[in-house]
Amino acid sequence: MSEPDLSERIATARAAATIDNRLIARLLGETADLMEIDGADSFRIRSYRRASEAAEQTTVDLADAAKETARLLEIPGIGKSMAAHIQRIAETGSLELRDELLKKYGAGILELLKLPGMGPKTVALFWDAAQIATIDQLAEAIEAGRLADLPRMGVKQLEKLRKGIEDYRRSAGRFRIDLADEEAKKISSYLMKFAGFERVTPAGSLRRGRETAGDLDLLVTGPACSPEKTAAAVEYVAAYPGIQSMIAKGENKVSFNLEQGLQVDVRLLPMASYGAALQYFTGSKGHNVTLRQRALKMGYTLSEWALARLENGAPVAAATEEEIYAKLGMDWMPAEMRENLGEVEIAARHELPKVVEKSDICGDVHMHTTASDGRNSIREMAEAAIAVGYQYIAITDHSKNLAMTNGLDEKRALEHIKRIQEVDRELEGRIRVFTGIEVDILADGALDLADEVLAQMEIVIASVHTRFEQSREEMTARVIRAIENPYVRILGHPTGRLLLRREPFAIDIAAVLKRGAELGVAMEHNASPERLDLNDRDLRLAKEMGCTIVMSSDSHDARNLGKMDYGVKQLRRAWLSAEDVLNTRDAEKFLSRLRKRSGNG
DNA sequence: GCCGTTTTCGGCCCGACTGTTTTCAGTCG
Repeated sequence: MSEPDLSERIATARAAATIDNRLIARLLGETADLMEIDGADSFRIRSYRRASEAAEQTTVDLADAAKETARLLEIPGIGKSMAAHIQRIAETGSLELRDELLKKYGAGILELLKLPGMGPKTVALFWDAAQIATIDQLAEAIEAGRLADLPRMGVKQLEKLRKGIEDYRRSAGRFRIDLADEEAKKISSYLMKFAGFERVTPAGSLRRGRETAGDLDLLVTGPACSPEKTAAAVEYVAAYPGIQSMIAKGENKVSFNLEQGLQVDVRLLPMASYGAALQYFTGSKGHNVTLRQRALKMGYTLSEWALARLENGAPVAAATEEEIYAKLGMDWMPAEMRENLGEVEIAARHELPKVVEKSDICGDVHMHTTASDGRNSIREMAEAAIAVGYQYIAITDHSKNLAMTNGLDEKRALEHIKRIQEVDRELEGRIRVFTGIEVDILADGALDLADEVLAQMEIVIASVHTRFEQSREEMTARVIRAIENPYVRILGHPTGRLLLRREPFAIDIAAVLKRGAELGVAMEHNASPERLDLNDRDLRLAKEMGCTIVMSSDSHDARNLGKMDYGVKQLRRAWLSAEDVLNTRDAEKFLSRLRKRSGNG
């Protein structure tokens, strides 16, 4: 191929990959944060925030719509000024107001907002009093005792911030898996535009379905990856538009950092050793060590290039993972199981469990509608569920304690179940729609709706929503009291991780599980694992305790129904089969299993 | 800064919880 041809293709691919709705949403959202710190008019701030949410949720491609102002104005929350801002972002990739404020306060100020208990008012207070603009400066000021005289800064408050910084620093350096996943998809789609690439596969923690990833490994193969012929391919990879800084550019590996600091390693591999490389870079480390020991005992040596004979180095398997595992006398196993938890021995005995697949899940019993804070009607949620192949759903809007979500009081809850029943009748034969509610657990463990109302619901989910500073023991007691209510069928957000996020306050999940509650594994509405309630360790514990595991989505938007990939990966990491998950059963079996509990009182 | 079959001006989801403030401000969902 000729040189101009290549640079032309690179230019086209770059343009397609630059401005997307997420970037626009992020810039508008950050502007709102900065305006809050700056003390701007709260209603003006809210409109930036609304515009940011609109950008996140709309199906319209904003960069494209920016060519016609009228198309932007059709989106609710976007007026004349916001339309102009979006057009500027589409043209220049930045927003003046945000740039100005960042210049005034420094880029580190936004990070301060990520600390628990730090809102815009407190950030502004610290800035005014001590010019604190970064987490490091805050940590230093706390240690030096320079903040103790400030209003509202007592011993407890400062200790909380100190602890928050500690936790934040501990988690830094790893990235949430959905972020890594999203970047992997963007880079893959860029790479697949290159004629000499045939396959791009993410390896490492992303492929194993962990909650976080330290870096991103992408394995690429195709004719352009043949040894000593990779020059053009390497140039193409190095021209990826998201690259913030280049770390290394060799003959078959390109390493770089993305804007958020995530390191990406793209490896170009000949097709002949693709399987060996995939196996090697998927890991985990422990799994690979065990596997190599096994290979040695059998007279082989295993590397990222091939499984080869020890005596003469002749390769016996390299192109696919399946043949490598087969030569080692084992069954192939899903990447999620490769954590060195005995899977090598079990695979050698051909006794691996058949882990659950996403397609086994046939119902979803946690979702919201416009009655509270969802974006779609009951009917729309049901239609969307039919479209993804579900046999049943439950409509579980919020209860009154969550005023901000327009939560239902007793009267509205009862009216709502009538409407759910109507939709259930309308769609008879196509899907079952259960009545339900997600009740809030109050600080003392009581529920915020009366038992007479709960008694009329098919699915009652009890969830902790309100913020609290209760100790681990208090939290655990609170949840246990709630699930002792005979009408509660499912414990929503069982570990409270979505609210607490901080280990010291986490509930004693083992103690809760011991009470035998039916546990819902709730995925957040935006299909993000940030609020994934149970990880593989919790799930193993749940199974040991004999709990019933329910997979649900907590969808607030019909478009998110069926997006359970991260949750299913956790189930697979816990070696759970379809039998271990309740909503792989049909509607009747599902409901009767949950009913048993209330029957026992 | 957005929005409007009651308004082109005057509204804009609101309640629980915590810590420190003797009466409430800030954060969170």
